[in-house]
Amino acid sequence: MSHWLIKSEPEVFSITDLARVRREPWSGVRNYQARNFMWKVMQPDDLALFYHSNANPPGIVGIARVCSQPHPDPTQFDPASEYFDPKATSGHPRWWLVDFEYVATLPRMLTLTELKTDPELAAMTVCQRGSRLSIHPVAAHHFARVSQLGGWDGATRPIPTPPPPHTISFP
DNA sequence: GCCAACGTTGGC
DNA sequence: GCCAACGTTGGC
Repeated sequence: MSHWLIKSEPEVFSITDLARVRREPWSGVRNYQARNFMWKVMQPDDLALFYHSNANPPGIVGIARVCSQPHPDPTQFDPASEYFDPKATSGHPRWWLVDFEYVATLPRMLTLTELKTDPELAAMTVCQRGSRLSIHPVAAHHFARVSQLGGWDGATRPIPTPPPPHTISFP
């Protein structure tokens, strides 16, 4: 299994939005490197760190999971979309995406400042100066450390809390 | 195929 | 809002 980091501007689509909709086609990516990761490298069940960019503060806020095979980004065919691409055809799509599903919100968000401060995490791509790639691989040991520092126990589905036994008290 | 101009990303 | 870094475009 591979690990990834995916960026999103929270004012556009946040971890809270993903938690609500549960599953989201990662549309609008218009960078070939990022596209290639979704198109040819990602596998279902791969886990991703969800990063809030252009945020205050920026940082890693949650965990998502790849939950589909690659498929064409529908926004490329939609003239009304800001992501419309006149050079794309249904016979030859240019932009591919995968769907991500919500896994967890980190109990403790890790700000970019904290990532850069941590001696191990400072080597992450997202910490490097000028790093702009919105989807990129993450080393397994970085993923593990982020999970640990963020307080995520690694459970890939929330444990349902059973309702308390209903007791009727008689006065 | 080079590279200058331009556009975008994203931290600060 | 500024600006550094990077990606894309298009003239030649």
